[in-house]
Amino acid sequence: MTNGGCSAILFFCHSRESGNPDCWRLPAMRQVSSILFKKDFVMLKRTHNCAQLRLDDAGAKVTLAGWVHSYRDHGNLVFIDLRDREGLTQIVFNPEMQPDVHKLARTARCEWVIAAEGVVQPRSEGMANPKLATGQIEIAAERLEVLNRSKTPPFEIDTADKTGEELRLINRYIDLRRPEMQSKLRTRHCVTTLVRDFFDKLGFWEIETPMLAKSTPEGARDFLVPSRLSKNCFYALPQSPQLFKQILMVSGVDKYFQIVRCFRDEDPRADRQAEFTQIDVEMSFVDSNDVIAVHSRLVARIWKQILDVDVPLPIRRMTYNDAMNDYGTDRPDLRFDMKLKDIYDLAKQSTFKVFTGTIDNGGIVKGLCATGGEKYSRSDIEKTLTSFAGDYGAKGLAWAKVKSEDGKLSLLGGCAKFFGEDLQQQLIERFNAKDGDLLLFVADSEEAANKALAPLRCKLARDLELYDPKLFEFVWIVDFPLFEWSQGEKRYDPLHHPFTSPVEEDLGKLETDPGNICSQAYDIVVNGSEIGGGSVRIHDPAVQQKVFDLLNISREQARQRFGFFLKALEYGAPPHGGIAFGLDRVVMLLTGTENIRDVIAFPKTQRGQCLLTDAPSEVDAKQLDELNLRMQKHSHAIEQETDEHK
RNA sequence: GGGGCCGUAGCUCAAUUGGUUAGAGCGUCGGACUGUCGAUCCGAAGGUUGAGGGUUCGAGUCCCUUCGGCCUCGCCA
Repeated sequence: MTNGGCSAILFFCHSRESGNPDCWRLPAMRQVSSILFKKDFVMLKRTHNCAQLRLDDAGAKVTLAGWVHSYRDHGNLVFIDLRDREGLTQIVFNPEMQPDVHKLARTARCEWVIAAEGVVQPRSEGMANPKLATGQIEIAAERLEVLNRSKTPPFEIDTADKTGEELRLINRYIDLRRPEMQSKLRTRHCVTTLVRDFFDKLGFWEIETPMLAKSTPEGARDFLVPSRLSKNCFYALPQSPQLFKQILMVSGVDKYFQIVRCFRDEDPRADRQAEFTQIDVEMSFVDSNDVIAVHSRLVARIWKQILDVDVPLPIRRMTYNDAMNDYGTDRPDLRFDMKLKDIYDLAKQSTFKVFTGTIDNGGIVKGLCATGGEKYSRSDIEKTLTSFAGDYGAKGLAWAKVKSEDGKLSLLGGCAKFFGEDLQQQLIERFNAKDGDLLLFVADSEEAANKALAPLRCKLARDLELYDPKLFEFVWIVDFPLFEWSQGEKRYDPLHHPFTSPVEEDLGKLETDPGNICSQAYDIVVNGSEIGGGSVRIHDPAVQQKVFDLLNISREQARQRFGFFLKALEYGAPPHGGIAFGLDRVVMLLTGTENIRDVIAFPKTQRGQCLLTDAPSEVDAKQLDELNLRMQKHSHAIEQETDEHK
């Protein structure tokens, strides 16, 4: 069938079925189409993309296909900027050359899909467009084919960066046409391709692990999938392939990787989706240095190839304790200094009851020196900054400004009056404070003080522009504790996960001093964002059993949940370790976006909905029946029902 | 589960202490135009102010409920 006939049929169906007035508004188009459809057009085959042609191509006959990005109709000349994923090329339609083609071009509208054949011609003096890679040339159209028309898009492609995200998600196919979004999709593709190549060259095998997996109630909430064949039983979607990849090591796979979807049914955030992708890796016969070395190279390769940024190797390391003491977090942003300082000893001597009272109750006083923080007014500090710290649990924020008087630094305002001359000088010295700085303190438990000061430090640095936002500062955080004591649950919790190995010299402490065991875990952090983490695993079933004991997982529970895994360890498990990177976060950093939805083609909202497809949705009673499931009445409905009974 | 911000034309926004017929730019549609590239010029259409209720002579504006989006605390081994 000729394309003309095909287009005509599509046109007809479209108009009839939609009933939308938009479809009936184009008498000119119909008239012209019917003329052209009489000609026996075959579909024009694309010869180049829309970013390819240059002055050197002048004189060539080419065919381009794509979307009408914009059109400029001068009555005589018509210009169409044709867009595909590679770029834009201007096509010019001249009525003196091909009257019919020109006439058809006048009917084209934004986002129509067209193919045009013509001759590449240089643009004459002063008419080149320096904003376009192809701006030196244009296509003088000789043939034009409308491959498909488009309704007026719900938002303009050019200004979509200002359009509400909700609308962009509903019409994701339009949104993804935008060059910004295509560039992010491309970057993501480049990263995954590079990762596969990197691991392949090193002898890693990519192996898929099940999506329908066993639920393990530890950690995040599982997404559950009811089983039809096993009534009343459920699969869980994997939170990570952790145990499978370890079992692959027992299987002798030696080096495994996978770019794998993971699921955690927790509330999303700007940098978190319930469904996300990991670069998952496991290696046999390695120690933590081996894993760190390989993945330092991977990270350096990615940053070099995608951004042309050199990551100097080796990437520096920092112990967990140093990170917590100096930055209040295990994922410090090292683009700026501004370390936190404990001022317990000085605060104790002050006359400030908030400080001395906290210390008497076993707390600490910790603070930081905001370089150039004098630009914050008293009200900024006591309202904005204090409420910011309050969001992270701080009960208050004490402050003092650093001022130079007669060449001598002293503290002014806020809590300065509670510190004598000598104490003030010691404070200034401890923070190495300068004229115009602002000291901020939190008095609380060490944990609470860190929790508030760490985000405050980042906010201040951002506000005060203390770093180059284009910079990347990588760091490996090492020497994590194996456990942390959970006050609420009155038991030890694994800081990483329960399969992380202690350092060998601390094995004895499993019996005597579990709180002070150092693990063989490592996290890689960039600019305050944790992009990956892993550990050397326990490969001795006896040690693994001991860890379960300490985590208050009974033998019976351990057998039920992890029995298959403990059994595997008994059949010759090699020493092994691995890591997982958050692909989404890596791509966020590479593309400079703060929004994880921007690096996922079809993301979900904060309520876990896909606005494009409207998932999740209700299902048929029959489907539930087959799964042996019944809906519970919503509390809402129950209340209403009771009301009606009254 | 808690806190905050937001919802007005297809899009982005405006609308004085609650006061006439809810405006503008872009887009759309029609017309004009020989080189534009955010084309230009002329004209037109386009609104259940997210939804529901209340207060009031009068509600986009105030109150309550609800729906949706974003940010965030908790949560995320």
